[in-house]
Amino acid sequence: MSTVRVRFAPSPTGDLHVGGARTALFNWLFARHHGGVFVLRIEDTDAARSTEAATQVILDALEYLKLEWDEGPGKGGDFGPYYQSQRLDLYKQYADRLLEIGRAYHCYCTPEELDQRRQEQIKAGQSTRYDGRCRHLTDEERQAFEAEGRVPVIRFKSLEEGETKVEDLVRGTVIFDNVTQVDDFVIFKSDGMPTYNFAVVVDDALMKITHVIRGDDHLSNTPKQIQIYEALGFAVPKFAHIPMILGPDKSLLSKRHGATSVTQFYEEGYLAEAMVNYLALLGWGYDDSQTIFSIPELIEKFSLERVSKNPAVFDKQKLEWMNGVYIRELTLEGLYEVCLPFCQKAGLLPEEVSPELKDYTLRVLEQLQSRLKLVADVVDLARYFYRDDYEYNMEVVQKILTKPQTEEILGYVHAAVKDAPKLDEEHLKPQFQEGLKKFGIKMGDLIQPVRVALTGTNVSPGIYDVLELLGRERVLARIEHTLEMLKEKELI
RNA sequence: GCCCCCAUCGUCUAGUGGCCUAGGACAUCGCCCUCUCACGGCGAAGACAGGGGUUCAAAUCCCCUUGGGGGUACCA
Repeated sequence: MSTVRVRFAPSPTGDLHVGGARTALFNWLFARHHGGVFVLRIEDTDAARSTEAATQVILDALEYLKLEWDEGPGKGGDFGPYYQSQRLDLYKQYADRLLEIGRAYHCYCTPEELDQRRQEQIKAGQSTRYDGRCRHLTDEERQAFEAEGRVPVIRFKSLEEGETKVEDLVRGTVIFDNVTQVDDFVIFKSDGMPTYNFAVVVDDALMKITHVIRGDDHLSNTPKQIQIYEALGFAVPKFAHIPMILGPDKSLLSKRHGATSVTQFYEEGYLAEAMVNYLALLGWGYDDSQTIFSIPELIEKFSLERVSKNPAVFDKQKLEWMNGVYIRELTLEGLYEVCLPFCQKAGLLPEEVSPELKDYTLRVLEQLQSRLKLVADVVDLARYFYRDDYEYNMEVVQKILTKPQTEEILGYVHAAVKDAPKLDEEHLKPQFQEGLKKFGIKMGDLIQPVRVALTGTNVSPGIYDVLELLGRERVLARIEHTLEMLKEKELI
């Protein structure tokens, strides 16, 4: 059997959408599973909407997800160029061939005329299709149109009878009636650019693509493409149409559902492994017990047979949970690496981190690891470990630090910390327990005020860890500062 | 309008005629752990869209209805 060759062919009209990313992933997994080739092709024939910047964004997004391509931009390959905008002569060549063999013709109908006829067809309850009136134009008629200044398009002469079967690896055989479902569609626009349904065939055929794995939304166009393959004598590839990704309201996932671009997820602090794992589960499943898959496992286990047919709702909560799982699996060093840019950007860490500061950060991260869902969360959770100007959550202050004895309790802890030989649980807990008896309170009544005083919030790692990390000097200063603040605001 | 696809807990799914009083995961709720929040552990609630067939037997096969999605462009 020949080498598997698949491709991902995004059009650079914006960010890489999660749907596109999932398509890229399935192609990539399929290629890697079969030891095949993953081709990246940029479909930039829509000059009005395509930009170079968008191309770069897509390339960056794929790199972030670690879906490396074997052929394509920056990689080269024997079947280039990999930008459609650089392949115009090829499309022209094959369109000419269709013209020569009588499987294509020039059409002079204007968009207005076409639209009007379409409306009439809808009104008559028929399926909308080009009526073929330019199929057999005489030279005189043609010249008359040219004289009018009409610029022709090229239409494909589709089959006039029978049916076109799409053998789909996910959906099985899907049959389309040639007469009503495949009309003489445009393959070359009047502006000299090929249309998608034509260019995609020429490209996939010339690039020797063996399996076309793409979104469900392309299924209806497939019979048109198959007819082009056949008219041109190309081998028809295998198709696999994967289900769409929907928003919570079951409509197609789009920007209005919130973050949908891979770039956004990257910026919010999602790990590539978590994104990939989650995306893989959108429309694919392995068995009844596993949800966490490493990349090698995904490659080993992925198959089109197990791709589901129904659309999947994108569940951000599950993605978040999964990201947390991957964060917890990281080594401390690995966690440090992913957190570093976020901390630097937020001003928690300098550009150059000294060995001592890194060591301290590693200890902080050890405490925060189980508390992170997104890498970006580290900024808020770690702030008070780095800055003395952390903010007090006044609602919490009101609730916790206005109780009777607050001043005495904080004063007691202040003294205990001052005298302790070492700020750890072993040395402090006995002292705190003494305090409990003295004030007639429970551990929580002592620890919570301390926590709020030191962090400004009622949420933090275990108090002894916080005390140890902060160190005597900062702890004493923060307790003093908190007491001053309370008095200033006349809360105690 | 016409055509195509799809249909199991709120969500992602397992299930390919008997193993299903339908399994797992996220989310939800309760309990445990506990100095808070996480993590972790235990448990609860929660689905075969509806109707007809086929069969000894149907979540699984067929048909219809309903619902959702997509296509129908000189967008990709």
